[in-house]
Amino acid sequence: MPEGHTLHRLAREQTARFAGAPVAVTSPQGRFAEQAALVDGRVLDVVTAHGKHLFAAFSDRVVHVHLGLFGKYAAGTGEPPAPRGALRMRWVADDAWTDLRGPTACEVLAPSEVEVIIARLGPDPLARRPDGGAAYARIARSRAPIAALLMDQAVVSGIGNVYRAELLFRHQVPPLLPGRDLGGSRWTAMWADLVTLMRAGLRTGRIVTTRPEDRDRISGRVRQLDAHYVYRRTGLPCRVCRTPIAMQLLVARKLYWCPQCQAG
DNA sequence: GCAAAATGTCAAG
DNA sequence: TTGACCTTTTGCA
Repeated sequence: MPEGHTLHRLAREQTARFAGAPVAVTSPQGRFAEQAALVDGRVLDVVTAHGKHLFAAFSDRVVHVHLGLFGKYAAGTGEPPAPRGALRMRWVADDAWTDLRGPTACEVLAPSEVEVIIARLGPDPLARRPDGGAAYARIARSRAPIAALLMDQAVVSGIGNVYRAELLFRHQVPPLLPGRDLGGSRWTAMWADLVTLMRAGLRTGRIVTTRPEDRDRISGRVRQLDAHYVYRRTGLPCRVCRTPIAMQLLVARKLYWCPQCQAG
């Protein structure tokens, strides 16, 4: 489930489990083997996330990972299981292991190369001091639909298809509205809301965007089906106005919205 | 046993 | 704008 909150959680977990001690880094699949040797056995300093990118610092070499659509980590304590399938990268420490499969990017970089990647990313709502100003500067001068701009990692980093659709619904924004027509006060409210939503996602590991009054509750726990307003709810009645939720492709990604609540 | 789908990005044309 | 790519899981025959 790789939207930004997932990566920040992984950074935190991996730091807690591995930082401060040597890590055996291997590539059972072989595709990362040569580069793995560059950091194998080194002490891990810290793992950080920026948007959907993960950076593991081993002194002056940094393992950069981007999960893409399919990438996944598995982790555990004690002895690692026998490698199976396409296992790109494995870390093993005294009492912890983690396996990476299917990432879009898994490479060893110099710190200067990391700077280049971060420099082309927009502000991250999960940064310690989030600031959406730079994002709005780009939005305000773009004719592109706001739904496309929100997914552009150079505008905001960390938003994926779920947060995109849900944020637009919560602010009753028509997805095809050109960025330049959004307005600064609307953006300010959206950014603040996004920070709140993603911090909750970071805490819980789940994306829950529905307000309590718009969903049913079962013993306090939010049912998966109740967690979203529009994402993957094509044809189902809107939780607010009962109009069927609509879906269309935009820049090759599925975009969900309520034609009534987000009319315009 | 195979096709389709999944919360993403990049480069070619 | 389109297609390529990364891998696993799910659903249908």
